[in-house]
Amino acid sequence: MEEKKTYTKQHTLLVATDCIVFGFDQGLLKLLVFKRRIAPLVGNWSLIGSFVNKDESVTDAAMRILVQFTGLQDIFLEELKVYSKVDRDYGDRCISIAQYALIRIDDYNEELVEKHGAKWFSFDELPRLVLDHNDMVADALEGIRIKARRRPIGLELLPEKFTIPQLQSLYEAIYQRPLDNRNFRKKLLSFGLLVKLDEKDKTTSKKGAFLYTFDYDKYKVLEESGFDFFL
Amino acid sequence: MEEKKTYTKQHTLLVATDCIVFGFDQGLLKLLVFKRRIAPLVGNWSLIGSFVNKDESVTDAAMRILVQFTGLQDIFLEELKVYSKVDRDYGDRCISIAQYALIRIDDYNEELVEKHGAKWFSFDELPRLVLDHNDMVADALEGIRIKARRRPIGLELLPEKFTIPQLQSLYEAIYQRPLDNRNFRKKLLSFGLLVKLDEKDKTTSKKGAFLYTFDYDKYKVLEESGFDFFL
DNA sequence: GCAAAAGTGTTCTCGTTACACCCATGC
DNA sequence: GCATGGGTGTAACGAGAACACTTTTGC
Repeated sequence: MEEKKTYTKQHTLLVATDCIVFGFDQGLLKLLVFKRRIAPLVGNWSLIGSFVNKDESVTDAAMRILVQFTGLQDIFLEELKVYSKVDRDYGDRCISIAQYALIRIDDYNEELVEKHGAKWFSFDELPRLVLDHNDMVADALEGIRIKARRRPIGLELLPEKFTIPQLQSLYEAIYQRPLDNRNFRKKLLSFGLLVKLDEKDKTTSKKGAFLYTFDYDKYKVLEESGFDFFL
Repeated sequence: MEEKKTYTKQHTLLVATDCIVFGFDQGLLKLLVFKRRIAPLVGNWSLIGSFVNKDESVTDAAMRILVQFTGLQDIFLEELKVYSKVDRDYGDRCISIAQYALIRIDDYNEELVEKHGAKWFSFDELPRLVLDHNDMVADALEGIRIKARRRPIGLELLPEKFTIPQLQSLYEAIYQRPLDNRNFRKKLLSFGLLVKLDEKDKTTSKKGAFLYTFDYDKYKVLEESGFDFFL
């Protein structure tokens, strides 16, 4: 391994990344956590995380563990913030870059998740996590609320084909308040970014709800010109 | 020094923080940069930065160098994002946590600034900076624009007593577009967060403009209950 | 036929925008 | 007295909020 050592007299630190993995299922926002496998605190619930290796960026590290735990590639991932208090980790001085990931629960590889001792919890049943991970979760929820007001990140939590009532229920979960279905639908469709399909999803009602897809290409164009999504 | 070494087999990394230091003067947004003093790239323009030491948080490190360069305590500082591409630093593998700082130019200690070879540049005259620092600046500008829509961070760039035309001119600089003065004033005052003083600032006009202060206590209360500042 | 969720329009309110003139003062 | 920047009000418009009933279909 090449070692340039230009900045010789400087201290190096342990750098970790922890992922707040959001999912959405049955009208509830969920979080993926797992049982920690390294000392100290072995066996306690923890966010999914890893140390950052010499040859990878922080994003690389996060993607690596997300694939490991969920089997999914191309997950939506965004930086939340850095946790660097000197005494935040009982094990050793270590900073952690928290990132949140949004994944489509119906896609994830159940087997992998279970093999790693991971588990989905809904927010109100979330157990006590190790270190400052509960703070990270709280900050992440705040973060996606703010972000959701400007970008259609909610869609990352739904299958490619989704219904409008599904989407509404998701936003109700994110904002923790009921939304008027007529107004929601009106505003949503006014963007002209949803493509109505000829299929219906009949799993939640007898009548069935039409499925839609999101026109990402069209959105990209709007985004460039400073367009803000959503309420 | 205590060394717990719990996470033994892990790699450690160099961790730096770079500060995008904004000021506002003469209707122009400005940036404080300085001539780099360590190899490689000695003598090139660089953001103000430092490595993070073992016994300090990232914020501590930033505050340390801000005091050093400006002599100012209690500077507004907020994390921007982490730059961690493997090859981003020619010197050695090193991640940097970029933070933006907002300071009141009229307060800063000119002597200290000059002693460190630092200099204020306005945006359009900003030179090429080392490494990925120009990217950081661009991201920071985007960041304060978004933030300014929700929080009164602009005030951190003005003296404690300021006039409404000053504030307007600041927001025009941040958003890079002219604002209507009647509408600006109306909305601003509608929050009931400005306290009109009996003094006028006569430096910019013969008539003089009334000075105001911001009611931070009242704002704190509103902020708690989910209040959003500004356009 | 009835329960349960999907889908549909209109009105009202309030905030945003557009717009032009007088005021105070130093020179 | 005039040039310069500070300060003021109103009307038109559009987006957001409030609000209730019909449709479809499985059972």
